[in-house]
Amino acid sequence: MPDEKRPSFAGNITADDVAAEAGVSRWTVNRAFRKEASISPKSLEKVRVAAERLGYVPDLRAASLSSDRTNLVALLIDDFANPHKLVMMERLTRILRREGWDILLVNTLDRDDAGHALTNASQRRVDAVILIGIQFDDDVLDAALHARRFRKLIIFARTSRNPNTISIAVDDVRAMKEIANYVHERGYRRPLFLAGPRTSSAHLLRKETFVDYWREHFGSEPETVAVAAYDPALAAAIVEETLSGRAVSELPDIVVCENDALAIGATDVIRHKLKLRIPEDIAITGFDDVPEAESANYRLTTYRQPLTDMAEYLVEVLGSAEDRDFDRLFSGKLMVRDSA
Amino acid sequence: MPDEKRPSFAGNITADDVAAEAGVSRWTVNRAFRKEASISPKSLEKVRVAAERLGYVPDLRAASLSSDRTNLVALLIDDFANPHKLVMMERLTRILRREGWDILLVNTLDRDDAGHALTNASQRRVDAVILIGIQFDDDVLDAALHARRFRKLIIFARTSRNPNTISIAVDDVRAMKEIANYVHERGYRRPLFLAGPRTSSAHLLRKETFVDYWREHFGSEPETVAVAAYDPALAAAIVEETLSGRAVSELPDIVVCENDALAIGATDVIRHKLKLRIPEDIAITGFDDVPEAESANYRLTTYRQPLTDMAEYLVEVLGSAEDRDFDRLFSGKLMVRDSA
DNA sequence: GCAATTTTTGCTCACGGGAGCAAGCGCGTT
DNA sequence: AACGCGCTTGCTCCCGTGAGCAAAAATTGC
Repeated sequence: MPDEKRPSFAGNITADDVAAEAGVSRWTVNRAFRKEASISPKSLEKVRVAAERLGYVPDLRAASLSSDRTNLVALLIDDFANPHKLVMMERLTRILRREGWDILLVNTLDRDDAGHALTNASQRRVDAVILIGIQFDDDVLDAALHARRFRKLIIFARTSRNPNTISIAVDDVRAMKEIANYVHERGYRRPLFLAGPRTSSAHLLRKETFVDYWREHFGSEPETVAVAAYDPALAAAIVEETLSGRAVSELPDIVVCENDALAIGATDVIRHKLKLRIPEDIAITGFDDVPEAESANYRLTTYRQPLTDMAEYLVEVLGSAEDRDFDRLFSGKLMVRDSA
Repeated sequence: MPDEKRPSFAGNITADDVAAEAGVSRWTVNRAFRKEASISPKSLEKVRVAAERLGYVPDLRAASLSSDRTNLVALLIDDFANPHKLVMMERLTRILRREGWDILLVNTLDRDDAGHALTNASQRRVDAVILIGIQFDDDVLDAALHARRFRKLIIFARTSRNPNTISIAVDDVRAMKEIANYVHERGYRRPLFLAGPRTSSAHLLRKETFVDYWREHFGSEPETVAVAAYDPALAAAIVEETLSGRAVSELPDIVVCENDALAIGATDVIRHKLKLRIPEDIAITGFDDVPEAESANYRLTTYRQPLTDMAEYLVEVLGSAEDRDFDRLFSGKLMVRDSA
């Protein structure tokens, strides 16, 4: 039993224990685990050996209590039906962790729940809150900001007009103009715009931009339909309901989708329910460039958000102590594939 | 300026401030936020009003420091290319949060990183660690258990032979026997088993079960191929490499996939590269029942894991103070659709 | 070799709340 | 009116670390 002298649950090993083992003071032990602290090489080594033997790691709760920094950010998410969420989470968690940030993940069930989620995060004293959901409207944001519980409230991959909020997003207007222009130049003339749910804050300007473009260039209003969530299954149901039974001449020649989740649902229904070909009968465009978009099945023409750049800017913002306007728009890239 | 008397960042409002405002002692304020504490209705009301005015919420870091419970669990994940991960995360986060657990999300980059991820979690003094990744082999688990830093180490949706670990998973043997039996009875005779990466711990017994079944019933070894990750794109590449150029008589009549991620990749490549029909030319089965499996595009015959039941059992385990064997296997349901 | 620095170390106090104890209070009983 | 009981309340001590200061030790210059 080589482990006999070790306690059965090492969670309660403290710096004092290590100090006794190493023959130094408790504060020297703490310093050994703080990189900016000054400590002699041989104390450091003694502490390391003792800590290793006892299985000690510093308690970040206590550290944050006195330093007033938790190195923890809350990530509030909803809209789990959208496959792009998985990509965003992967990118954010990877880059945040690389830079030393831990993540508190909160699944925000609905609009009412958002307030609770924010309270929850504030009880953990997170250094910042990142919203990548859709159910955060102005009421919720105002409530959070009114309570002044967060140093930084960051809206990721979505713009916000709220001045106390930091928005890191792709330039929707520019991106959608590029898509609209592509659609135009490829000769499509009867577009259907498939939009997602409308939220009062955290706007996407995609639909407005596309409609404006079309009106400006053709003097006509394109048809638009809204889906209640970014869910391929819901999108499929709405598209089927909208298009089935129409004469060929009444069908759109392209479905411009607010994002890939909708585009995937639209593709499936057009192929398998309406029995039409893509892009020959109806073309499709998306937005986000989720992994599925590149698959042999979808070959979706879409717009890639520079998620890595955005996430890296995010950690830069998190690390900054200044109090300036951090809002920033990024440009992505139109990925032309076979669907349009 | 109605807010003038409020500080600009309310994170530092403490129970003392509320106590002064409410005219009670600090401990009465704390009690007002602890449900099992005894406090008179009128003190409670005074405290609530004062707390509301100041924007106070208790600091869980401090609370956990003295109570020795964080109400925080770490969720270690990798394998983000697998769409099933999104479903699991949604289910776990929703149910854990409903029961009062917060979640520390850690993206485990690779095998070497798993150790760091565990250390990280232990520094936050999480009450438990949940692994839903694939890159946790016995070395990593042994290291974590050896350090004895966690009260509970739970492997979710995957079995483990490690006795110090709690495994909450679907009964792979039973499930795969059901699939194999279905494949058999539907008359398929030339199966190709598409397997995922082999890990030393956190085993799936799917491939072994299928191979055993086939050997037992037909005396022959079915063909098997392994993919390095549960990634549809990788699966597509491997299937294409394996099957392209084969004579029709040499093609499998069904591809039995270890999970839906692989099945999706296989479907795409069979349809769009090999130009074959599903299920007429080659049938397909999956495992997990991801949302895509139900779409008009895939109509995938697959096995649904009872994720909600599993997650609810998980919170039961988390809440239990006993020290017994919590391992449990669940049974799911074969979802017969059009792909096989 | 000695004084002047510089680095290292130990210490006090603080972070914000929980456990548990003892005093205070209200109230019914004798 | 005195007593006993139970609920509230305030208090001391403690959780495990960081900031910042003063003492101690190591290093430098001459």
